[in-house]
Amino acid sequence: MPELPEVETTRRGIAPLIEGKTITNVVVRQPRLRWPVIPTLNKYLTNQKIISVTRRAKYLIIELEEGYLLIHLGMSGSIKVIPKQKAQKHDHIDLVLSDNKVMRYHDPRRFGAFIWVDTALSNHPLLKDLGPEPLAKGFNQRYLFKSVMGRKRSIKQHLMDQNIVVGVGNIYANEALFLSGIDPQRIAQNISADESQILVKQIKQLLRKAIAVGGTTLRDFSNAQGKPGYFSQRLQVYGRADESCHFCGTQIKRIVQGQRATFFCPQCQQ
DNA sequence: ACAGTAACCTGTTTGC
DNA sequence: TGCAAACAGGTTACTG
Repeated sequence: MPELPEVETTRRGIAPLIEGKTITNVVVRQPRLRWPVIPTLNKYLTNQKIISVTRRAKYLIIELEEGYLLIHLGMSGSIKVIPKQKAQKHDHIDLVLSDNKVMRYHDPRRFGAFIWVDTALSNHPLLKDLGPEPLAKGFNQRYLFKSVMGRKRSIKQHLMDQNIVVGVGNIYANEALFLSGIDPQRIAQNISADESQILVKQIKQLLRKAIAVGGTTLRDFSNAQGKPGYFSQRLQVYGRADESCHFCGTQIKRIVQGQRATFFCPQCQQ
């Protein structure tokens, strides 16, 4: 569930609570995430001060005096900063801080990542091929229109490709295509210059609005204070198979593209 | 280079 | 009611 707005919500929640604090201990209860958490993590992090918390794509970047911690929430990850207390099920990693609070990483499905980086971040294999941030100037009509040229996969799969543009996952890809009036099954290379303009505009607007209300909560996403996001109340098509389109009343259709559920209005999206 | 698919893992929902 | 199957957010790695 964590797409860009959820990761940004998490970043904004934890940054003021951990920036400037020193890590006094690291507890790894379950190292088996997307990639194994290195056994020496405690040694590398302890006594280091947290300089900043930033975001690139869906990755959180915790900048330390020396090195970085690269965190991905995967499908089910969340982070809270809380007073020291007994760990619950799936609370895999704790960063114990100098104010005696704990930054706690929770991830039932363990598709997330907790990675130590001691080299230049921009060269990191997980970051180096990522496309532009959707809210940055570099993601514009010209860029998107160029990116679809010659591409034969569907426009929805194209938008979810993190090498094209980052942060757009299944939910927001579905929603952006609805708001743009574009059928998700359209071949990418057949998207016109005008449609590229509309898509860029809708993606930016959608993500801004979702961030403003704290992201989408589907099952158990919650921010640093444990509060849910409120964007799920505004979804137009995602998860609404067989319900009627909010705009024209036609039944929302559910299909599968690339093993992901796609929802769209066959009337509004052409 | 590109496109499609399987895999990683667990919890919840759906269907028989 | 019980149990099995289907399904869920993301990304990499492999295949053709």
